[in-house]
Amino acid sequence: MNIGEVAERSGIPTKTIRYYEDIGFLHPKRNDNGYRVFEDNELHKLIFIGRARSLGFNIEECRALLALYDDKERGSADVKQIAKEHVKEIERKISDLMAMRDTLTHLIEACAGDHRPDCPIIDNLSDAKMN
Amino acid sequence: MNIGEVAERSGIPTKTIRYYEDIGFLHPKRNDNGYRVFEDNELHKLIFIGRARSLGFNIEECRALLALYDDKERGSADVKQIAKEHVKEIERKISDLMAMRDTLTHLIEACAGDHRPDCPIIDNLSDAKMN
DNA sequence: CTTGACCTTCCAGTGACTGGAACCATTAGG
DNA sequence: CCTAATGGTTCCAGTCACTGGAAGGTCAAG
Repeated sequence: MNIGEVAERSGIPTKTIRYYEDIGFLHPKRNDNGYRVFEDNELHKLIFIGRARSLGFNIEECRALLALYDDKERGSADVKQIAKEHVKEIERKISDLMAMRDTLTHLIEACAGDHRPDCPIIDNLSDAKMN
Repeated sequence: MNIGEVAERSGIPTKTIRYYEDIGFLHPKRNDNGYRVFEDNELHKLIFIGRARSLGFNIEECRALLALYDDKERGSADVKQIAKEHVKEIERKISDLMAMRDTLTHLIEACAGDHRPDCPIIDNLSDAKMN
């Protein structure tokens, strides 16, 4: 397979695939004209990375998962550990965002939203203290 | 005030303050030795930006809010509009993150997490389909 | 006079791509 | 055989919002 076909089948843009090669996720062979040639195995890896990224794993986490994916000897505990850490992080982000949303929602409710200049949102941002 | 004092009082690092000057949020005067000199007014702006950033407004949104903050003629509706858009975006992020968390949590529950290599997490990432 | 804290500018790196330029290879059509 | 379209290659630069570091100027204290 050429890079275009792999891109289509994996749903990952060619640019990104080349980037993944750069950072050592893949090592496709080259043929005589210098084109990358992908095996099924590499396609599967790309799909794997794509899924992991869409679950919010960052590149280094993906690298770790890929290593575990390649390692037939590893126990599932290793993978579970990474996933658990990741869930914790996601939950931190969720609660941060919910706090932001709540603060803003209160401010929006308090704001007349008309032609008058008085605005609790601006006032709150101006004050050094929260609500 | 010199930049160090402003940094301390606003809680924004000097590096970041210089960056904010670069992108046109502030225009502190300079004195004879070339040091930046900040007025109270500039300190307030920095605090304003800091609060807005901590509520997740990005730089361009901050720029818009700053303009509204400076504009004594504007109606509160303009500000409210920006805030509302922002809440929508926050809510999108929250639901994305919750979906990630749920998927991962299911996978973690299904994973033995022991010395055996069988791992539903890896298996799921390997399959091209979700759940 | 020297030390140390504080200030200056400029350049480079972060993460994870993405866009563009300039160029080569392959194939189909006229 | 020439041309155009398509798809591949590399390399450089830009994104966002900073952050780190180097190299140097300034100022107050001892």
